[in-house]
Amino acid sequence: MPNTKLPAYEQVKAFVKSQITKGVWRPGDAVPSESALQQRFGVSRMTVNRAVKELAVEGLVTRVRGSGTVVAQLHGLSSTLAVRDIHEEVLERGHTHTTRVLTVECIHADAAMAQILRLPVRAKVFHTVMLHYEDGVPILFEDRHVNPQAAPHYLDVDFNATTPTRYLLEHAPLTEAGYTIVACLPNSVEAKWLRIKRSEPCLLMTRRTVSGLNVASLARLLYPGTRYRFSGNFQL
Amino acid sequence: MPNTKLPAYEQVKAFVKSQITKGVWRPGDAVPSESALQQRFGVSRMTVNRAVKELAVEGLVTRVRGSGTVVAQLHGLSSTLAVRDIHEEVLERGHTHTTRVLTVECIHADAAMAQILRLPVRAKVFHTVMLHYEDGVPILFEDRHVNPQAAPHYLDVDFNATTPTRYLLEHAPLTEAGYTIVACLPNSVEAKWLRIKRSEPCLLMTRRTVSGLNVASLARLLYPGTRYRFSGNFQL
DNA sequence: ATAGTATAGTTGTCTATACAACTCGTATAA
DNA sequence: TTATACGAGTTGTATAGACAACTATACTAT
Repeated sequence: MPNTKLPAYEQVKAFVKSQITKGVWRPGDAVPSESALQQRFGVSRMTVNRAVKELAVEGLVTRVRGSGTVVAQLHGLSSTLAVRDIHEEVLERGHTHTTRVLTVECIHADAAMAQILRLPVRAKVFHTVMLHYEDGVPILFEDRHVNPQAAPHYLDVDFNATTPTRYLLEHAPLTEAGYTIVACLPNSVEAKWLRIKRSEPCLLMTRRTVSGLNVASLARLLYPGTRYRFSGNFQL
Repeated sequence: MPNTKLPAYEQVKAFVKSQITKGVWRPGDAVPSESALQQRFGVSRMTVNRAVKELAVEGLVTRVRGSGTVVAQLHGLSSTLAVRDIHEEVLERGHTHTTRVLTVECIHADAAMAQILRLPVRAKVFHTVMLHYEDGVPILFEDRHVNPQAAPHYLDVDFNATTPTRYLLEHAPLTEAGYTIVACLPNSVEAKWLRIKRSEPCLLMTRRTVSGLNVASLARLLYPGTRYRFSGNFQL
């Protein structure tokens, strides 16, 4: 029991939300104005304003100054896809997480990599390749390029003690990130390390992180299709 | 230029945010109390409260009543993956969207489907299979089961005029949804309709939508890996 | 030393009021 | 008919004040 005594603004939110989810107010319908709700619940306008404003943030209603509030068109719904440190993720499943570092080096950027990291061509770039295991089974082939300006001591890190994702999150304050997910087949090297056939489809997530003015890193994360899935859900 | 005159609460937000993204205040550090920020900016406490509260909603800070506000641990970051009607999506790219309906039928649910849709075994279930084309090229094989209780007239819909996703969003108020994304290979039927080889990897999104007390539909959406990708980004 | 008690500081909620900014329909003037 | 002006209604922002709920610390009595 939630204390049986919700704050006033939560009661207003719950009322509006129920009218929408029950289908009484349909997309495009007008929601009562703040002054109407104020009288109905006997609370101040600021309280009603808070309630409806939060519903707008959640995407349930659309507000237009001067015009009014309407139930939002649910033409799309967005769900959250968590982008997390694989170490914590595996531990949460109650399994053990181990890694195997394949490559730690400093290379010169080719044209494509230089452009992505916003560096001059042939600039120095850190490069690591490693495998992640869940209970001894390989689940992720990680190929990562890191901008030295964003994490100068990246190559000194002991990747048996911490993951690249975690180290970068802690040492390069994150300001922006983007990713794409595609389906593909592994090349022979990747297939060998992941212990799968070359014909087994994989999920490839390419993730780019930005820290301040620097593009901090570009990660290529390859997951065997049979051992990994992305999932998410949406409520309300 | 954003009018050069931001609201007061936005200025407070911008200040706190910049201290965090610049790394001046690091995760775990205390953020000045509301009264301190109030004096620094010469605004009322409610205004500061709004600013910091919104930052808490955005996940940048953590607030504890009685104790104070600290910079949040950015142990993970979540991005939004848009789940949208494919018709609008294709149009937004400036392309044409067409469909081809392969199957429209009413069947009896087997044990697995009955459990997913929370119906008795052998209950009637609507079943549609269709292809979506972008500029004439097949990009999506859609296999969908619909709960008749949630959308009794689903079989009467003209799917050349509207998509199943749109129809269901409009006729079964959405309260919950979940999805998973995996990589897989198409079977022979799917490969034929999508005009791809059986060895070409695909993205398979399985989406389940809930409307009120009913599980409204279970969709199996198969995208050719070379013609489709999921992407998203995160800022701040 | 330990347990309980006061106290200062912090965030959460709520009120009553005010003005600004905007929309939209209606009335008025050209 | 067309354009302009006005006004009622709505949301956005901001203030000053108040009390409640909670935390952490210092102090006190046992």
